[in-house]
Amino acid sequence: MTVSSANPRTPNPKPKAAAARDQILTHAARMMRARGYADMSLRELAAEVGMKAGSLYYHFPSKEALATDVMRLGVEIVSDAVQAGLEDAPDLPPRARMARAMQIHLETLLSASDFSSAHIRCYPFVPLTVQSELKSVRKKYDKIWSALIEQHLGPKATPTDIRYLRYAIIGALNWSLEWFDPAHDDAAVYVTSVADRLLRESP
Amino acid sequence: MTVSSANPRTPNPKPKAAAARDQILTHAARMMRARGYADMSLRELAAEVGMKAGSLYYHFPSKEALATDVMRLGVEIVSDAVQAGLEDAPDLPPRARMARAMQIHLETLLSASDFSSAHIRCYPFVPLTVQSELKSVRKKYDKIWSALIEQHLGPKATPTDIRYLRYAIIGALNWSLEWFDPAHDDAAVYVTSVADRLLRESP
DNA sequence: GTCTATAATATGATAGAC
DNA sequence: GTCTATCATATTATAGAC
Repeated sequence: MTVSSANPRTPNPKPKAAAARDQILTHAARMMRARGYADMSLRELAAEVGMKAGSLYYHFPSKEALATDVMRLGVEIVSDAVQAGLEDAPDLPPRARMARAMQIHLETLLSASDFSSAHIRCYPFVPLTVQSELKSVRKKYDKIWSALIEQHLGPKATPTDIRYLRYAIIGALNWSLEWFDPAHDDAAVYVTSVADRLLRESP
Repeated sequence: MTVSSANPRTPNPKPKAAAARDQILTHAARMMRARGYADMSLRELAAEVGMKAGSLYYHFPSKEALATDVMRLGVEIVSDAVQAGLEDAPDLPPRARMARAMQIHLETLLSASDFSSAHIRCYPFVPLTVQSELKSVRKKYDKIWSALIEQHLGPKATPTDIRYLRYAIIGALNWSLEWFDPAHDDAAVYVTSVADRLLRESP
């Protein structure tokens, strides 16, 4: 699956443009993740995909627009994977649904890692216009989790209970980007250990 | 307390230089936190503290050295606070020591926030030379937590158990930088809710 | 679709006056 | 300690040829 086929905002693009666009997005994600938004150089990015800097502007109107698309994909890929994973197993009890969502979130994060990392790491530093454009996808993904947690905690849970558990889970999972090493770590083991602790019933 | 008085590497500095140095560090921390390392402009930074760009080089040999000092303070302030807090209460049982450490970590993070945020947010993007210089302070702080967790989990815990619980705790706490709003959130409430879940005995 | 050439501007760092 | 002036170099973005 190409990255632009995952983006419904680009219907029926000409094949060659689509392929070049994908290449740009892929390399941009890698570069943003590694060096940050400000230090992503369009000259270097163009060189990596075999073109000159000016040619990028045929595919994206600005650096901000390119970054927006990279970061939007970073959320959408994870969000869509989690949603699909939950729909594939509709009869699980709430706690198992949460564990499954955590598993998919972490695995998608660590495999589609450049896009998601770029989002998570760069969001605080990206121009306000970019942050604004990302607000709706971010909110959509938050709502998936809030709904899951509400089911899990039951009717006596306050909105703050729900928010705080969501932050703890997402924080514990996203922080893996700073330490996870595929050679030594196992995503399933980590997720199990976190889920065992964070999802147990209150005392 | 001035930031440079907290830095034992600068003994007996001339008062005027020390004051200017502190101002530079404080504003640099604010700017790095908000805009990232690459986008921190030395010209703007100098203007904020009322000098010209060239004058900064009397106090710091390079942008990298300045960033290193900001980020080092970011860890040291938290690390020293946690260590002191544990030494002040030597007789607490392991679980209470952990909860206390979490509390101090979060509160220090959220109050000395610019230095710590600059560290947490910018570390992935900072030049390798800067990352190298920070490795020892980071390791020192990690060891405090590993020791605490080893006591808490008991002798049957593997090194992986210890590492993963450390990552989950630090991740859940550090992520607060991205959502905590002093007007609506209470650090003590969040820390209690996280500690209640993450520190319970295994089933 | 991609190129060349360039505009307009910002950057970190240094040298030397004061 | 701070300033001025400057070097060398990077940046995003645009216009127009092909």
